[in-house]
Amino acid sequence: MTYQPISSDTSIVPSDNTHLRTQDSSLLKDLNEPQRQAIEQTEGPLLVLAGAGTGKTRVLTTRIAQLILQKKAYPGQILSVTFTNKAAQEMQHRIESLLNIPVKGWWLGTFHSICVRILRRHAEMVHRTSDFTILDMDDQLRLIKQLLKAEGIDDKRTPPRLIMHYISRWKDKAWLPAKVPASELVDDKRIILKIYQDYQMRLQTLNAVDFGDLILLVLEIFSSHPDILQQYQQQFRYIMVDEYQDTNVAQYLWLRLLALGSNNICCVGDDDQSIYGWRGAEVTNILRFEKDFANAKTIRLEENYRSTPHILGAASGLIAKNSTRLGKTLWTQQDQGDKVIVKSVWDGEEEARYVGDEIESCQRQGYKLSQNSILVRAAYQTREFEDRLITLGVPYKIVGGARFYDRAEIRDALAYLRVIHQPKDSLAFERIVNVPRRGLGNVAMQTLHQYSRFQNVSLFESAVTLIETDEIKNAAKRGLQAVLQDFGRWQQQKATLTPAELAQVVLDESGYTNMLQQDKSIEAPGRLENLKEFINALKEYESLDTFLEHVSLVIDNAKAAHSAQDMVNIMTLHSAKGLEFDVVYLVGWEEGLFPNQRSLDEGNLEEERRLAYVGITRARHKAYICYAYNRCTHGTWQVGVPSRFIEDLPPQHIEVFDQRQVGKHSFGRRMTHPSFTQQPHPEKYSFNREFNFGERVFHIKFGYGKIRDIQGDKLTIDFDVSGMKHVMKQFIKKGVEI
DNA sequence: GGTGATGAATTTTTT
DNA sequence: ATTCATCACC
Repeated sequence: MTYQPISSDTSIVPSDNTHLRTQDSSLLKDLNEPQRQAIEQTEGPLLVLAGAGTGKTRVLTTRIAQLILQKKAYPGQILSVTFTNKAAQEMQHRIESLLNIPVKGWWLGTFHSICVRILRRHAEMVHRTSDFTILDMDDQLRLIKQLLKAEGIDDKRTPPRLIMHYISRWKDKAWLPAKVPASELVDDKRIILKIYQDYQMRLQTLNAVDFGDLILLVLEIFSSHPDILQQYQQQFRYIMVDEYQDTNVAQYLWLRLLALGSNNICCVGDDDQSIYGWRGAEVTNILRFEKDFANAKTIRLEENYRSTPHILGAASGLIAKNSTRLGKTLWTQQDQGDKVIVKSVWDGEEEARYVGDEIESCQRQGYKLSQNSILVRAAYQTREFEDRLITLGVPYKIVGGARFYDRAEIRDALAYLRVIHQPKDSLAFERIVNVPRRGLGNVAMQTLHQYSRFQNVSLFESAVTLIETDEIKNAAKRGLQAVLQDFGRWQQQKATLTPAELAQVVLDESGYTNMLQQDKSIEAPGRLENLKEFINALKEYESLDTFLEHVSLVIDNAKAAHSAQDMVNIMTLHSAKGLEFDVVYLVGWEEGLFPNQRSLDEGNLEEERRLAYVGITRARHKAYICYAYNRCTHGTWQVGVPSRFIEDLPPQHIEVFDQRQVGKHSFGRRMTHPSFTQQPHPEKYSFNREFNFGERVFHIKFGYGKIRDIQGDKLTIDFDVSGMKHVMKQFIKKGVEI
């Protein structure tokens, strides 16, 4: 078989490449020995176990640059996959500055963007056309709700979110409906599978795919068309994977298939930083790399360039408590630095005050605000810190969080553009067909849905057909007719207008702008502002197609960081992965919060501990760990027990400031504050969180009953009046009160 | 078909 | 506490 490049857009290295660099030696300058080995070991399977802050990205990018300079491969023959767009962009920039050539058209991107590229070429093999739509979670949920309705299934018993979750997890495992094992199908899972089947069929009709499909359908093509697989295997002489510990089964299978060609696969990752198991990532992929790939080599990057020895020591001691790990010993040449500060506080409010004070103190010591980061376990924890920083007048930003493109008005605008681009996109059509109001109510929508299901056509096509009949009446008919006409006109204009102009026309002519102008709620002006910004963002794009693809796959929240002001960062531990800060505040280290209740219930503490490890290793100079004795969550006060992770920290690397000399922990070696004279107010806090089998309890709606079963937070209660019910623990009170 | 009241849930998040 | 969804009512 002759080598056939699949890619027409492959960049070629100029034959005289002396001008684009830099000697080999300068590329490898300043690398430590394991780093150099990882770069020079180009042939065969290689696992690079890269601890936090050990120069992982540098190794990856230098390795790619080296392959090209040594003419081992053309850029088009190197496949480099990452998880996030941010990581992909970072790699692109660094390679560009290493080689001084643009990396446009290279096979460097996220799993999903690379799969889209492949899938668009072979879409017909999986019954799509190349302009298929990529659904996001909003669309998925909408679709699932429709299917439940069509099947007449109660969405209380099988909530759409739960179904979506299972579908995603099954896809992570590369299980299309036919492959879901029988052992999986207990309880309501049969119903979920039925919906999954409907869902897949519906996606085909809609010419759509979801995120999981991007990987799965490519896998499907590879396994049903060996010739195509072979082309890609031959093309990709070198494969590089970032954050390998985050791959799911489907991605693993995908990589395996491609790597069967050259066998040159280099996976970089850190088993200790695997924190995405809850969305399908399999740590086992990295744990068994050496078994999966024959003659695999493993190189450990253990010299840390980020943190002080005390911070590293605290982190290492903590992670050592995990049993399933490959094992690494991080070390650094840096000076000792400060010990990790472990600080107890009375409650969440004091915690926020303490952190605020320390931030100001660090600022006085010369640390930039942007070098301070508050890391929370759950997003809702950010509020107390925001309040405090506002009071102090300290600028801050929430990293991650709600994204621009998730806002309702932006999604509406997008939905209009999606329908213009792809009328079969029924989910987009459904979203905006009655926004602004056009007189279409439940009845009219039901009629459309029924016809669409029955005829297996899109909602748009159904609308076009039914408008000629008397199925839809009066106001609904007039409204629908008008909007169909509008869409016909906009589709014409798509050819002549830029995406930004088109969007402006659509928003104005559809009445959307007008609707917001009439809206006198406080949010309306902000929404109009957002739409302006949306139009502005659109100006960067030449065609609607490329824009829509970017929206679904590439656009990240980086946009929100437009203000260049020096600001404190607040974010979840998850979104902190891959980042580093001089000073890190790890807050809310209490049992039930961190580790959170769910992990405790499921006994999944190792991943939670890895999250703690990720948190500590973000810090360059200073790390603070806080826990509160009292915490108010969801409106109820609970007594806080210090996180078990605090006990995992080696005493020689921490300094404890605890108002209570809790003997069990070796706390209280040094006191900065006098002990609290305050005592908890028992009547103020709910101590009755624990229930026993057979106990008499009270529910605000169902009244009195007896506990028949207890499963974690879920209780089964036989109520006097309404019989057996499953109820969450927090809605239950001891039977004697009220 | 639109509006206000009532009830239930409530991690982590990228693509 | 707060948000989101549903349901009764206009």
